Amino acid sequence: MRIGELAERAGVSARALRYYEQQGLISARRAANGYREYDESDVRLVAEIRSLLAVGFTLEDARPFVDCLRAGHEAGASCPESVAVSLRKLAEIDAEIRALIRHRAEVTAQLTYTCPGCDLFPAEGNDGPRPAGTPRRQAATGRLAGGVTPPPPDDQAGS
Amino acid sequence: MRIGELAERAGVSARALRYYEQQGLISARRAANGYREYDESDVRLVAEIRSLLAVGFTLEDARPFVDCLRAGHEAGASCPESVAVSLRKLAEIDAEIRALIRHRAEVTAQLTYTCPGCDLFPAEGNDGPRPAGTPRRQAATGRLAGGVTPPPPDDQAGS
DNA sequence: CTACCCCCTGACACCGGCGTCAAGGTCAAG
DNA sequence: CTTGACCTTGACGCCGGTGTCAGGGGGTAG
Repeated sequence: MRIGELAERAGVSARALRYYEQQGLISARRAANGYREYDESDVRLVAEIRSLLAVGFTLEDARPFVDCLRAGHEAGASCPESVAVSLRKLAEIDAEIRALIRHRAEVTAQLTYTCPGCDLFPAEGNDGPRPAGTPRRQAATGRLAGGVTPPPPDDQAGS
Repeated sequence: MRIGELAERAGVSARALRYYEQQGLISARRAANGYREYDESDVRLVAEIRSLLAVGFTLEDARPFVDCLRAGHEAGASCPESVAVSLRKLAEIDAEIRALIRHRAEVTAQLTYTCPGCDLFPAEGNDGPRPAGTPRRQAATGRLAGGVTPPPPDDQAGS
């Protein structure tokens, strides 16, 4: 198939596909007229790239996953290089979450003085009604909301 | 004082100060030779900007805070525009945290298959020993780590 | 032959907060 | 007078993943 079809089937732009090729993530044989020609397996490769980008990986991070798939493995994440990248990304994500939690704490602390009663539960009362069907969770007493295995706060931001 | 001194006292570069001025956040009167001249209050303004940048605000976000200070208020966050921005940023931070938690969940789910036993507790075993004095929290059974008023997961990321 | 759709390469634009270099003026100390 | 630290404006670079435009070729349907 040509680039337009692959783009449509993978849900990306042709521009993105050319960029991935330029970055060495995918490759294409060329027809006599210079057009790129792809096969079914490329759909899978692009899907892998997109799903990784969706969770915050860069194209560079995605490289070992793609290589893994091209090496014949059924899952891009099954190679040791992929695992190493995943672990690194996990640490990065955790660090980011911790930083954001610190930021949040600083903002809420500020708001405690300037707008008492504003930050009882997250994101509310400042931009109209909820989008749609957001059931407004319990919020309980306003503290200790358990998460789905979130990283530990470990906050130490002294201001 | 001139730009070099303000830069040193505020802990920023002269380039940054010129940029803030270009963005209309701070202003300086000019000496006869064209040099920028600042006074003590500017140290405070720049400090406010820096502390806001440090929690993820953009310069645009910082504008009402600076205006508030320049209007004579003792705290940059005490004006209604500042409060509005803080609430918006809080919502943005919450959204980012939720997104990151979803990303984290996807990565750990992946690792569950490709590296069983790797993600029992966050950020460990992939880059040497802990930095220093990080006591490695309990981790308990591996779930439900309470946070310091973190936003609700509300995750709905179906893959 | 003309339309028209698809493809090609190359390259600038974007976003934010600066770093950094260029080319030159100012002023006090030696 | 010279040196050298400090200042000025202007402008490009960076990072990542594209969007988009420019300018031109390929192939098929009418």
